[in-house]
Amino acid sequence: MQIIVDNGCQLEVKNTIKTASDQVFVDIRQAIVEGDIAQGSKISEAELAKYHGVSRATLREALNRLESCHLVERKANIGCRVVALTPDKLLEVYQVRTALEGLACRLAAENMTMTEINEVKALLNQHLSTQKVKQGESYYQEEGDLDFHYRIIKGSKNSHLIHLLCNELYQLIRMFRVQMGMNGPRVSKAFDEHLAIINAIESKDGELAELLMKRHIGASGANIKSRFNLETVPA
Amino acid sequence: MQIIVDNGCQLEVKNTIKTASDQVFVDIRQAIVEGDIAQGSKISEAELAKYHGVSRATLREALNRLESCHLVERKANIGCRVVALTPDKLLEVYQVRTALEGLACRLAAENMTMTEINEVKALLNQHLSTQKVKQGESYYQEEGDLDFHYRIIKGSKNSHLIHLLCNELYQLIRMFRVQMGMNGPRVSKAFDEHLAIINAIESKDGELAELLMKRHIGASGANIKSRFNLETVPA
DNA sequence: TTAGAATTAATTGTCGACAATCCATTCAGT
DNA sequence: ACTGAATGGATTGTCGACAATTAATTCTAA
Repeated sequence: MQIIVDNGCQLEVKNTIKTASDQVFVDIRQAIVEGDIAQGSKISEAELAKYHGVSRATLREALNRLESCHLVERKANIGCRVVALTPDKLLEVYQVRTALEGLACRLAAENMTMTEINEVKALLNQHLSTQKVKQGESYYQEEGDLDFHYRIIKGSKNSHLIHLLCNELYQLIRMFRVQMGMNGPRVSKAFDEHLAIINAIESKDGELAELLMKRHIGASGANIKSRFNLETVPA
Repeated sequence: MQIIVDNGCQLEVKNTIKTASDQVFVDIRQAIVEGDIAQGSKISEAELAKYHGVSRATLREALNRLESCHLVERKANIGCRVVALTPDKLLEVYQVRTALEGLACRLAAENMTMTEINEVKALLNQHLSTQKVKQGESYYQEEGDLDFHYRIIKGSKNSHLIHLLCNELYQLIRMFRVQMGMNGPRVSKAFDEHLAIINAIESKDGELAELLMKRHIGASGANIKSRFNLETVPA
């Protein structure tokens, strides 16, 4: 476990799927993140259970976990709705993310081993070459960016923080990025920012690393937000 | 809803308890926080369900929520254990808490209304008088401290942050405080720190407010940690 | 006696049915 | 026609039983 895998759809700390509700959870999560289940839509337990070929008890188990990732919201006796991505919510989530990943980055500067640092550097070089080959193709950058952030987060060695970011917040962030159609205009800038961050970490300069990461995420959030306004304002 | 209530045992954003699993969740949570169920002990679903007079399905629902608060840890086909409070875990949680409440405090400086600020001030004055009356009695300070922090957090107006801190992290922090037997040596200092924080907020000085809150929490964490070492080191 | 395989006991995961609650429609009264 | 109560339909919450997995015990073989 604790292996970073690129399964083509979501990059995550691999929790071996052992139970049926695990599978249903992952499936529905992907459907929500990728927009196959519309934002704000109500989830019918009976319907979804039937669709996934499991009992309602199993499906409810999955819904509970989805609620833990903040992808759905439940109300007693009323039901379960997919979260709705509003500009306000984007701001809220990015404020939290900035604080947490900033912390993670500072801790990473203290706790990452030279081996791990070199791996991230190699990863960045790999991104650079891949990016040159497939210009405009946003997919690899999308995955690559997540991969970079994952490694920094894990480098913090704070298991509570890792769990919070990787298991409880990142799918929501992915949902924003995927459904806003985040692709490549920022790729080159993001690459340089990644480089500056890992250099600060290598220098054990936690303060600088934290600052750079916060700016990096802030820029990324502003980038998404601009699209938000582009699509919602024109009335 | 969204009413701060002092029910004598736990101060929380009151989620009206409507379902049976709600009640069981709250009951078990209290039992864990207060140490009636030992740290690290295994939870038998059948046994607990019988004890609380509900079905296993209902109890499992409650366990899921406890997992969301990081009070228990589940493994597929193996079971559910109460979280164990180690010095490492304390450090991890307080690092996260510091970052998040620091953010909350900065946002509170931007978003709290004058009415809310005055309410907090009144609260502090009330704490001061209460403290004088019942010196050494830590209970009110314990609750009062939580109340203060709750109001600052809510003052951030960031609902995601509020949920994260109040519903997913605070019971774990309470568990540390209660089971470490945190009582009064720090009360007077804490009061002064609270005062400085609300003053910074009133001045709309978010940067200062964040700094002061981070120090305040850091001092509180160090305080708990010293007890930890006192009780764990002697071998 | 000990290591390992096979069997048994206990615990968790899953299922289908029933009870309780909520939502929409209908109906009555003003 | 409009407000509000009442009724019916649909959805969620809860239950007890069964299936699958894990942990413990027994048994066998070296």
